[in-house]
Amino acid sequence: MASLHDVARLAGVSKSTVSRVMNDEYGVKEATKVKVRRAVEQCGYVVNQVAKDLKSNKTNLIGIIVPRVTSNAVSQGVDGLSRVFEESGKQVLLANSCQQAGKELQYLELFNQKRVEGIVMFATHIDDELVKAIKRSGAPVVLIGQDGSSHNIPSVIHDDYRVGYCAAEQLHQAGCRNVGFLGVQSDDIAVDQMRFEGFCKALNYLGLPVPAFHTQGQFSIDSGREEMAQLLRDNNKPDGVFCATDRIAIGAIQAIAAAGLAPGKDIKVIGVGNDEMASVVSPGLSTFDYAFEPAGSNAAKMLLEIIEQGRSQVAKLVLGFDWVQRKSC
Amino acid sequence: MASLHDVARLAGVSKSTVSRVMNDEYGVKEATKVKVRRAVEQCGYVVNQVAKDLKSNKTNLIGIIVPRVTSNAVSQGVDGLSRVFEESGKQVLLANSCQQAGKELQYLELFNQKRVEGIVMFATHIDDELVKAIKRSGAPVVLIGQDGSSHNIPSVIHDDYRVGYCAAEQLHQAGCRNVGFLGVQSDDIAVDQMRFEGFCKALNYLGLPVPAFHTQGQFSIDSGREEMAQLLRDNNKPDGVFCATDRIAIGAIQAIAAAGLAPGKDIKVIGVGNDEMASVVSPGLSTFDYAFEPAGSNAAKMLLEIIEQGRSQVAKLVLGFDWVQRKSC
DNA sequence: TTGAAAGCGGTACCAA
DNA sequence: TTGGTACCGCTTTCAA
Repeated sequence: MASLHDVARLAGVSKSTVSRVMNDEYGVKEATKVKVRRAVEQCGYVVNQVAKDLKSNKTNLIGIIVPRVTSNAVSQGVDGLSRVFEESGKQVLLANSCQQAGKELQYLELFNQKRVEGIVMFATHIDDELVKAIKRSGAPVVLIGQDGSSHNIPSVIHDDYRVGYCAAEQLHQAGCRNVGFLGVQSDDIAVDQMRFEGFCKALNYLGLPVPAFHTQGQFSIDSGREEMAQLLRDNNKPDGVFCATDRIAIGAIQAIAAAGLAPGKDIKVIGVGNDEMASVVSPGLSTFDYAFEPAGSNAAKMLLEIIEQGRSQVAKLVLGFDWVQRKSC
Repeated sequence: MASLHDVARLAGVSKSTVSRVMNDEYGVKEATKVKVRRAVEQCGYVVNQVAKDLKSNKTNLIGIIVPRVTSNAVSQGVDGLSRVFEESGKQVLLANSCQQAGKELQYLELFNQKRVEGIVMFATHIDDELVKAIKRSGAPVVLIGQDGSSHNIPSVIHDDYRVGYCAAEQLHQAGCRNVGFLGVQSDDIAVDQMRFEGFCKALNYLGLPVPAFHTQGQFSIDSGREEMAQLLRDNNKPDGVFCATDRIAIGAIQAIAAAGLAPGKDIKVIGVGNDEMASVVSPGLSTFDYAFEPAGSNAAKMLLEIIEQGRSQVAKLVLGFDWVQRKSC
């Protein structure tokens, strides 16, 4: 591939002159410009950004780490992120950890070697190792989905505690008196712990008994269906179920219907996220609309501020949600 | 940020020696290694991959261009791509054109400046400008979703013609005699043209009349619903509808139900893709299961082959599909 | 208006 | 076993 040097030789000028022409710098004779441009055309010269990056010590690169792309939260978040970054002329390096723990740490390291200017991480959990790796990172890190602000890591999260609280209120208002929670693995603070805590708090406040159950499944329809079916088999018959995600809730609805009961009548169901599927399932799933795309764009803005100003005004951004009432509750 | 030079000074050795230690090269005294490692630790040295890339003239970078991430085809495809690339030690630069035509061309150029080793592009259409830009690209390009093989661009596509053909057969077999197609904009060869052509071909072969309609909407539930509602209002009452995508089909089902008709009985509906929503909607949507994730992983493998061998054995990979029968047809 | 040369942070060859 | 040096492709003084 042709370099500045090749172009210079072809045009019969020096590298410096070619560089000046390429960068539209002031002070090059028109005739020289023409010669250079012709030479560029002739050998199909494309500027080598790697060399420029090295020289300028600036890459315009942002690293993004995701557990997978096929999830509403992630894909909408990435759309939000990439829009903002590309508006500011940043390019995006994407790393997919495929949910393998430890991979994130490797990518953090790789990104630093590539001299990214900042990193956005969709976190599924936080542990000491991860916190240490983030502290060690030369490039600033912003977290999406889990709260790292107590470790002084800027984070964009959803109001998971309050969503749990509201879910309990909605179930109570719908007449439920015996409710439970279909959660996920307990090291997911945001999706399992916070939502459950808020849920329990509200129940307590409303004078309802503690949750009849708190299962720990996967993030899938199948998992929700199995968990719910198992509960019904165990004759643990609630009149309301709060599910950590919409997918789980849809599985629950299927299991309830399969057991000959009426979801939304015999057993109320509430999810979280407002996945497009929630509007399509029958009965329509009552859920909380989460701002996934804004989570991405806000995280991007925070990161840009940190990169440009050295620090961010906001240490933690908590996004609200909206109650979306349908037939399931 | 510390460089080799800093480490060398701190350890009291030369840059060459530090480089040797960092790369585990043979022939460094143990004591020296220890000194160097301590110095590395002390100043938190992280290798500068930009400099390495420049020197070695190799970036291990792959560019990916998508119209958006929030789509089943894209998000699953990206998951497939990134898995394969990361197994081969490649990193992924992601560019989101946000469906703005022309953006793809810019990214093609940017990627070449960044010296990516190859590019995967999720194409929504193909025109001369795009073909020219791809030809001009120094890095090899593989297309996903549209057939560029007639321009000698390696492509991974789905069997869109045959899916249209099969859809007609299924509708015919279900007893339909007056059918139509809910498509998308006509410059989308794969999703609109090919599927429609196959559809027409089969109708002709089966001795059915030509399609009663061929609308051109968007890739969304809302669009499908509106198109279908309009058709019903126009008293254009078919007994079967083939939809270019599952989302459109779900919209159609909603419109049919809203008109007081029974989707799957009065009017059969078929989609394409096997979106998770298809299993959730009521009645269940009969559709064709498309291999989106394999599209990504196969495109990645093709690109790697081109990068490593200089050329690919396969010029075009056509992925099959499976009929998924549910209640809507 | 143009060119020569140094330097960004590495690697690799040759000499010591 | 180690150090000196040239070079990857570009930018940026400084001098001509």
